[in-house]
Parts: sequence; C-alpha cells; structure tokens
Amino acid sequence: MTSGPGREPSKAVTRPDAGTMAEIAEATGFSISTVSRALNRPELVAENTRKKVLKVADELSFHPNRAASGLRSGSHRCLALLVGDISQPWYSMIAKSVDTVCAEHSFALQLKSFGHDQAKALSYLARIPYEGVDGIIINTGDDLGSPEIRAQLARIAERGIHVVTIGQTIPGLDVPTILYDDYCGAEEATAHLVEDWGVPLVFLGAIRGSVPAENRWQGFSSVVRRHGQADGIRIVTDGYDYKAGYSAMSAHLRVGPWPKGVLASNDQLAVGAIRAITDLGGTVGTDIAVVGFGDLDFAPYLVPPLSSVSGSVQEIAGAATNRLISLVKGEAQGNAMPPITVPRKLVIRESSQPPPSAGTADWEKPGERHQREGANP
Amino acid sequence: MTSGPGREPSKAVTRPDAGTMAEIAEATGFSISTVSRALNRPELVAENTRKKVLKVADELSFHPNRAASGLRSGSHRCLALLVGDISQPWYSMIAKSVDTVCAEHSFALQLKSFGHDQAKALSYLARIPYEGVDGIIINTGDDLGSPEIRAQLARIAERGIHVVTIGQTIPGLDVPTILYDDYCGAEEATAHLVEDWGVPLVFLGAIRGSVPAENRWQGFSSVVRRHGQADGIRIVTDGYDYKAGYSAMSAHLRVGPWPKGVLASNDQLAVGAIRAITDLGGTVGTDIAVVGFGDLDFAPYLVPPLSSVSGSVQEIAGAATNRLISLVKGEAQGNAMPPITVPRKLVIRESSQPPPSAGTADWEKPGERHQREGANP
DNA sequence: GGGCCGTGCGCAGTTGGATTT
DNA sequence: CAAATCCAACTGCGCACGGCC
Repeated sequence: MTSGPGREPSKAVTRPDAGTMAEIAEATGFSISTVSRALNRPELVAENTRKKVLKVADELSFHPNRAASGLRSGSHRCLALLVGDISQPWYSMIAKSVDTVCAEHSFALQLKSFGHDQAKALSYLARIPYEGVDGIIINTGDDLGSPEIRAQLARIAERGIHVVTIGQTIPGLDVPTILYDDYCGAEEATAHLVEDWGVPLVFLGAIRGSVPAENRWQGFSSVVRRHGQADGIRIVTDGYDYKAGYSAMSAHLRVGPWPKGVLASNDQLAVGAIRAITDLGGTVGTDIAVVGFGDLDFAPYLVPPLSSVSGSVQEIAGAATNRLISLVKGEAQGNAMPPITVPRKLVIRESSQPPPSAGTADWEKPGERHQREGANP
Repeated sequence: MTSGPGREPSKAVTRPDAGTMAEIAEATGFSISTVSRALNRPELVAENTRKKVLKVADELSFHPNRAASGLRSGSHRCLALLVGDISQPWYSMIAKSVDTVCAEHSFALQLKSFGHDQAKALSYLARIPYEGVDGIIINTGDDLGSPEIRAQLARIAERGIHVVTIGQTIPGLDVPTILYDDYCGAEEATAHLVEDWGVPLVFLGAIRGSVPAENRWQGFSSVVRRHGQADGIRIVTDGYDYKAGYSAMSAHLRVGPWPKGVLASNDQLAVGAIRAITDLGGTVGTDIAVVGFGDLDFAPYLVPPLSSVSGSVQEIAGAATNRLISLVKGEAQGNAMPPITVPRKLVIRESSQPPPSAGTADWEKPGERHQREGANP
C-alpha cells in the first residue's frame, strides 16, 4: 500500500488544507507557539511579527480549531442551552436571543431540548461535562429540584462548568439567576380583571411542578383573596399547549357557572381557553375576559386581540447569556452576581378591555380598534 | 507558593477528576489504549478485560471527551442546524425534531439562527469548518443561491463536512435534500377555494427570494389560471410574521374589491390576514375564506379555526437528520440518496368551510362546530 | 504464531520555562 | 536584564506498530 516517499500520512484525504497554525508558522517562518501568542496574547509579541502573522492568518482565513484549543486551555468558547421544549414559542424566543449574544462574542451554542421529560434532561446533563462546553443556561418551567438533577448539576459545577438559570432558582445550588417578576405581573393582571370585570375569576394552568406557574398562581390568589373570594379558582391543565387550555376550559365551563374572567398561565392556554369559550357560545371581551402570560408575537393579531402580561425576552436572555460569558471568561464571580428580577407589564387588549357597560362609545367601530392596537404590538 | 511535594501540576484546581480514560486505565491496571479499544473496538480485546473496563467506566460514568476524540478521529459526533429564525414556529419545530434524532444517536447539536440575515448566515457558514462539526442541516426559506454562500458551502464540502438541506436545493451543490410538495399543496388548497368560494382569490406572502413561497405561488396561480383569472392576485408581504400579514392584507382590502378567499404562504400571515379582515368588518368563514400553510399547533384553536396545508415536520426533519448521520458515519454516499418529497395535505376548518349559501343547516350553532372540529385538531 | 496488549506518535492547539539577542 | 522567540510538555483520545506470551 505504501506508495512513494510522500510525507503525509492519510490526512490529505479526509480534510484537505485545513488552514492550521502550522501552516501559518511555515509561511511566516516563526514557530507555532509564536503564532499562537500573536493571535491570543498580542502584547507578548513584537509589533512586526504580529502584523505578519495576522496578515497570513487573514489570507488563509484562519480560525482556530475549537476542539484543539479547548483541549489544552479548557475554554471551548461554546455554551449549551437546555430548554423545556424548543418548539414552544417562549423557549424558541429565548433561544434566538441567546444565539444572538453568543454570536456577538463568537461563542458557539449547543441546543438541548428535553421535551419536559426529566429522564431526557438528566441524560443531557450527565453528558455536559464531556461535550466541550464552558457553561450552560437552563430555562424550563419544570421543577429541577429532584435529587438526581441536583446531583448532576453539582457534578457539572465541580468540573468548572458554569451554570445560569432563567425563571427559577435551584435549591441548594448557588448560581446566577434571572427571574421574571411573575408574582407582581399576576397581581396586576388580576387587579385589572377584578376591577373591570368583577368576580369570580379563574386561573388556568397551574399544574404541579412548574415554578413560574406557581408564582403566577400566588399573585393571582393574593389579589382574589383581598376581594373576599377565598383563594380563587384554579383550573389544572394537562400541559401548557393550546389543546390543554381548550380541554380544561371546556370542561370547567360545562359544569358550573361561568367566571367573569380568566387568567391563563401562558398565551397558548389563553388561546385554547378563548376557543373553548367561543365554542360554547360565549364572546370573549364581552361576556368574559381572558388574559394570558408572555405576550407572544401573535397576541395583538388574534381575534379578539389577547391581553397578556409581557416581559422582555431579550432582556432576560441577554442578561443570562452575558452573565454566563462573564463567568466563563473569568471576568466575574458567580456569587458576586445578585439575582436579577425583570419586571412584567400588563398589556390590555380587547380580550379583556372593560365591557360595554363600563366603557365609552365608539366601541363597535372596527376601524378604530386598529388605531388603538397599533400602539403596542 | 510551592507548598509541599504534591505531584499534580495545576489540573486539580480547574477541573477535579475529569473522568478520563487515564483514570480507567489506572483503576483497571490496563494501558490507556487498551481502555480505548475496549470501548471502541470490543472485538480486539479479551472478553474479560473488556468487562472490567466497562464496569469501571460505568462506575465513573465515563463518556469520551468529544473535543479530544474528535481531534484525533475527525468525527466529533456533532451536527449543526442552520435556520432562518429559530423564533418562528416552523423552524423551532424543525429544531425539536432534529434535536430528538440527534439525541437518539448521541450526537450533539449546534444551533445557528441567522435571523434571515444573509451576512450573518455567511459568517456562520465561514466558521463551520472550525467548529468541530461533522455535518450541517440547512433550513430556510431565504434564497441560498448567492455566490458568497455557495462559495462557503463549497469550502465546507471540501473539508469533508456533510450538508443536507430542507426545503430547497442549492444550485451547483449536489447534496441530499428533503422537500415538501408545496406546489401540489397549494394546488389542492386553491382548488378548494375556487370550488367552494369562487373567484377572485389572492395569494399572500410571496416576497422575493423565498423558494418555498415561490412554489406555493406557482401552484396557486396554475389553478387560478385554469379558472380564467390570469395569474391570480399576489400580495407581496414585508416578511413572514403576523404583522406583515396584517399590514399587507389591510392595505389590500382598503383599496379594492374584496376577494372571495385568501391563500397565505404560512400560518402567521394567515393570522394577520384574519385580523385585518375582522378589523374591517368582515367575517372570516362567511364573507371570505382564509387558508394558511404549515398547520401549526394553534391552527385548530384559533377563532375561527384556521384551514391550513399541513405536512409532517417530524418526517421531514427526521429524514434530513437520519440522512446526515448516515453520511457522517460513512454508511451511505450523498449522491446515492434520491431527493425525498414529502406530501402536503389540506386540512379544512371553519376559516374556509363552504359558506352558508352552499352549505347545509345548523351552521350557526356554536355547540355543533366543536363536534365537527374535534375530528382533526 | 495469532490473539492480546503496551509503546509512541499525532491531532491542533496552549503554556511554562529556557534560550536567544 | 528585558523583550522576543523557541522548545518541549501537555490536553484526551485513536491508531499503527511491534512485542509478548
């Protein structure tokens, strides 16, 4: 098989001309290590040689091989994003913002979507230490307090891989966290419903094990309680998608007196609820009010436009990513980062605008609605 | 600083007990290479030693370091997914399916969402050869035919990194592709509209440079032409989101006679269009029909439920990912993979169900609608 | 003398310390 | 001696070779 005195082993076959530091070294006459320093620590290299190296590097459109540089230095310039389910709008918006910030810092991003399946989350976490990842952002509504998850997270932290969470703290693990002020957001929305629509109200969505949903429920019930309604009514849904909202709401409406308003734990549930109400002959925004959480892109464009508790996704995801990158680069200490709480703000649209009885005139003219709407989609 | 005769260099500080092959070797008494063989090529190792190695590996919950093994072997067991915009439902559904298949094969997945920005796409592609990625799945409606993009793709292919595309072929680049039969899907939807609603009809969404949208437009106009309507009317939108559909549809409805029906290039545009029609006093499903493309999760739960041209995302994303993994593993040759075309199927809901004039009785009873609807959400 | 195993090198960089001017 | 550069070791793993029973 040996054919001639060629000095290359088997390399040229698989990846021709990989554009390595060795090539730059050969082209410039410097050693590989000088090339490396010229690129990474310019202050240690003479002005002139640095220029030469950079010039050749540019000509070869050289980028360092992530795997190789990470191997020795321990820094792979790569983050991981672990989310409940990337196909849900909320998580995909988070992913977009995280990806954007990563790209700005020329970090790569690994995606791990565990479909709200604890076992899958666990297996993803177990592999993290070997993935060549410097840090991980965790965002899910699911409860991460289980001993197995916490054990894996401890292992990860032990290996020097940094962790940042969005939306919930993990008991026993002291990592930077970005939170929404869901409690206050729910309070504001509930106050609006009580004042403009009255009681009873129902809360849609608090299944067990969801941390943000629990906060929203607490905010809701605190306001309801203040108005003499015990804790308020809680409709437990089987999941967080459109269908879950539809099913749970339908079931509730069929068996008892209708509430005056609904606060849903996210916009998908709200959409399902609106459909259920409509199906049963109700008119949302007239007979009954619906408010969602998240203020997804589609909220202003639904029929009727959906009121929702908004919050800047960019802000929350950007903050998380920037913090993680700071940690990874060693520019900051995790315990020196106070938790951030991002405010929520209620956006009122037709699905919960005060009913005709309490409202003003010109309410029926469709042309005008658009005017009002244009302001805050 | 040197305190005592400790024999470790500086390792223990940064990442204590990394769980390497060296540790397994030490624990079992075998050499590192034997451990490696026991794990990767069991047939070359004695039954007994293999068992011992596997046992210890399991106890240490050992996984090979991706960076290191990829460095030497050239296979990183990692794919990249390049999408137009991960925050759009379509792409996030694709991402979910791709992630799932990757996890099944214990491949990692890098996410690159370029926000429909050609420059960003280009910079992502330029870095691909250095990211430690074995292959890349490209899915976007944007036209990838530009010379710069094609040059980068050629470089990528040259490095032995495999490419698979979803939704469009790239001229001059012979890579496996999975397509939807958008042309036929549009034909079916348009035929339905013509027969049940009549003409004129409008097509919403064909901005320049979107390949699937172009196919949908062609399918639409071929049917319309057959009914003596020249090419049909095409409303060009400024993007693909809810807002674009709303703006374009509003503008169109204000200036001319209303069409009998609308075929939108995706469901987001359809939602925007429905809102525009409603705002201007129309009733979707009675005065005018709307059909979308994609059949997103929310379609059955909108008011009115949205007709849409569906197609299995799992099928398309799964096929693409499996093909790419086959290529990477060397189990197949790219040119031996015929293009797959996944069928589309029209799902009719209330937004385009035949109008009262042509329909039967009991059409107004809301309770009944749900019955009809329950069949196919 | 053919299974079984260890040695040594290479992958593409990074880094501490030695070497050169 | 200080600035600039180089040498050699090292990262975790895979593979060709060769040695040993």
